[in-house]
Amino acid sequence: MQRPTVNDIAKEAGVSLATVDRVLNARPGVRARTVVRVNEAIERLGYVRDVAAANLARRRSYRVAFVLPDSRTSFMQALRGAIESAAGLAAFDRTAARIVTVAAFDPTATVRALAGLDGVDGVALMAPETPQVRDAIGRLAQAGTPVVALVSDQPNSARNRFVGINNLAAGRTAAQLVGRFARRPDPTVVVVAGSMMARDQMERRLGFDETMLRFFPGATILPSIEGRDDSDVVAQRLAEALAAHPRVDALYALGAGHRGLVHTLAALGLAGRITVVAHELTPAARAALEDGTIDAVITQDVGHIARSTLRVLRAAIDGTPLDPGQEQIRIEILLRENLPPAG
Amino acid sequence: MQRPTVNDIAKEAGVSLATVDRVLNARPGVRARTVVRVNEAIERLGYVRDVAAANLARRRSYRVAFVLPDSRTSFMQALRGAIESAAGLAAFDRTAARIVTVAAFDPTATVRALAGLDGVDGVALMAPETPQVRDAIGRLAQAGTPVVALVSDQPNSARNRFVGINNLAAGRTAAQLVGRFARRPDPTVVVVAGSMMARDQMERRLGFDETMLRFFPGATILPSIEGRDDSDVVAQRLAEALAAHPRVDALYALGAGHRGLVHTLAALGLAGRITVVAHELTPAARAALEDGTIDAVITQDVGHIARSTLRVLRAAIDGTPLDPGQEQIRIEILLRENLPPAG
DNA sequence: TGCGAAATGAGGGGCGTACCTCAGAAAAGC
DNA sequence: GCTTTTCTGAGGTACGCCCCTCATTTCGCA
Repeated sequence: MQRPTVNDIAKEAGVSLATVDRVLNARPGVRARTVVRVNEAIERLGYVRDVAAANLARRRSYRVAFVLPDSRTSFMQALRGAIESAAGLAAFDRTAARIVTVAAFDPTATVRALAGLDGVDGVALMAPETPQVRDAIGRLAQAGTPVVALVSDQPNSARNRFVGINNLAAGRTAAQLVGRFARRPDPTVVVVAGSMMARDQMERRLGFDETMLRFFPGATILPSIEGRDDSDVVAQRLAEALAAHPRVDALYALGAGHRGLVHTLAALGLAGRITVVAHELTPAARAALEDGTIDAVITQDVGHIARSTLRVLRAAIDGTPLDPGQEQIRIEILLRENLPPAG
Repeated sequence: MQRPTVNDIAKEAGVSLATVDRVLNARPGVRARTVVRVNEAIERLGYVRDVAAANLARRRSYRVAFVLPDSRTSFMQALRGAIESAAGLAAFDRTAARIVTVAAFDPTATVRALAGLDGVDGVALMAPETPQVRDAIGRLAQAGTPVVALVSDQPNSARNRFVGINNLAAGRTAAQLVGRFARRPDPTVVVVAGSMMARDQMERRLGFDETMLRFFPGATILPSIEGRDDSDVVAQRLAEALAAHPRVDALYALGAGHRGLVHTLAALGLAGRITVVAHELTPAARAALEDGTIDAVITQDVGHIARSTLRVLRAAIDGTPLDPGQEQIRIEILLRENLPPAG
């Protein structure tokens, strides 16, 4: 009992192959009555189109472009690496991915990059949300090119989908961890902000404040530090803040610059004595988690993001269904104990 | 600039199509020198075999069997559901999965089921570890049928791979959460054991004890409760234990029976007053997490397990490479704040 | 040097689908 | 009734690869 093919449908429906083909591919020139008969036959036989064969015949290939900021944080490096690796394996499925790098925080450059994409069937974009970018996404969508927003969402745009975590929820999770892990019931907390993707960090901050206020109303949250996602800046400003407030119990790092943070804590002899929750599993964060400087890391799996993006784009390109559970990017909480193996 | 095909390789290497084919499919009858030339051409052109076309021509389909215990815990139901759903989507990739149910804890029945599989290209097995089962796996492997162990490992067997989490690490993670979330520094802890898969629960217990001893040496761990993975049993024995030890601070549930646990805590007015860490995101656990009865859930994504198993088996069947990162099942920590959307 | 064996070339048929053309049949309009 | 339009059938070619057969060439070795 092999799976049925177009030929079986033709026989079952009592029509010719050509007609079945017309119905399957929604080509004109078939009476409504006949369409129904064919569809009934398809139903009866449980026919599922062989996508592989179809794509072969269509000689379709998927050309996908990733438009990413030229930021050099560990997270971005990891993301780029994950995309390259996922693209390497996707080559087996006739998918070719290209990475286009754009000056961070430069909407004009981003728009130019988006407009300059030629011969591309789908686009993944990580960029701050601005009106110009939103319009550029609209133009791509208009032209039938699906667009997914990566890591930082582009709401109110014509993007097909967002691949990334809910940063509001991530911030809430961080708050719960900070509040519960802190040694004192009414902790004093320092927030180290970054800047990179304005939107996601803002959302994390919002969620953090909300949950702190609700569950740990006795906590004191000091004015946040602008670390600019730069380890040196983080190191210096954090040192200043800790000098000014000797009784800090916890640290929440919602941006990049883990190396600077770790460095300052070690220098002040505070490693392991202050509760630290940070975002993204960078090499520095992993090491700090292992030696106890950082207590918990909240992260999104860049490998998952890369693979999910490719799947989502492919599905959008040829209208295949998706498994929603598979595309849900998790807000992962990592302690020293559940750290996945390196590499 | 299309991607190169076998014809391009033939031209580039200065050999015929037949020879390229022999090399690609490792068929005999090609001089070593020629093999090298062909491989160089492949390298030079960056050829990647079109797996879809290859499988089409081979008219290969993947018939996979899942051998599962007939246990009716929520976790098993979720796992079955995930497998069915993954199998539904895998139909597009000419993969047909079948679920074979076997009496739990019956090695003979398991062995019989494994031996009775006909016309199957790969097997996924979830069963307690026994010598008979190990031998049955060996026979399958001997016959060239890849086997993966699901959820509970079968070490020292000829299984191709284990798809599931490191339960030792999961137990350690639970200990860290219990120790840190408990309201008292030297908490009294009750462990609710199950029984289902002897091996994984034992490992969790080991990891839990190890980490409690190391990081929270002041903690008191009471004799564990044998819940038999049954809500009614859990409910009753837990009530007895809590009556006997009124000063319990934390609960670690490493098996099934969440409904019973929640019920007893509610009945005693202890919901939200005792720190509770449990395994697996069942509907009861989700609800308890949301209303604060359970503080943290440690879980493994059944959808991921199902999909990963199918990918691993397919890769084993036709020798395709795998993305190791993609097949790493995470030890997920879920709080109320980072609960993935239901469904 | 010649011989058998090994290596290679040439070609065909097929997998399940897409897409094209052209002739003929059925339906619609007058 | 007729013509005109709309449907339908038949058949071919192609996609990239697998697998088979049957010559023909090249090689290793006595």
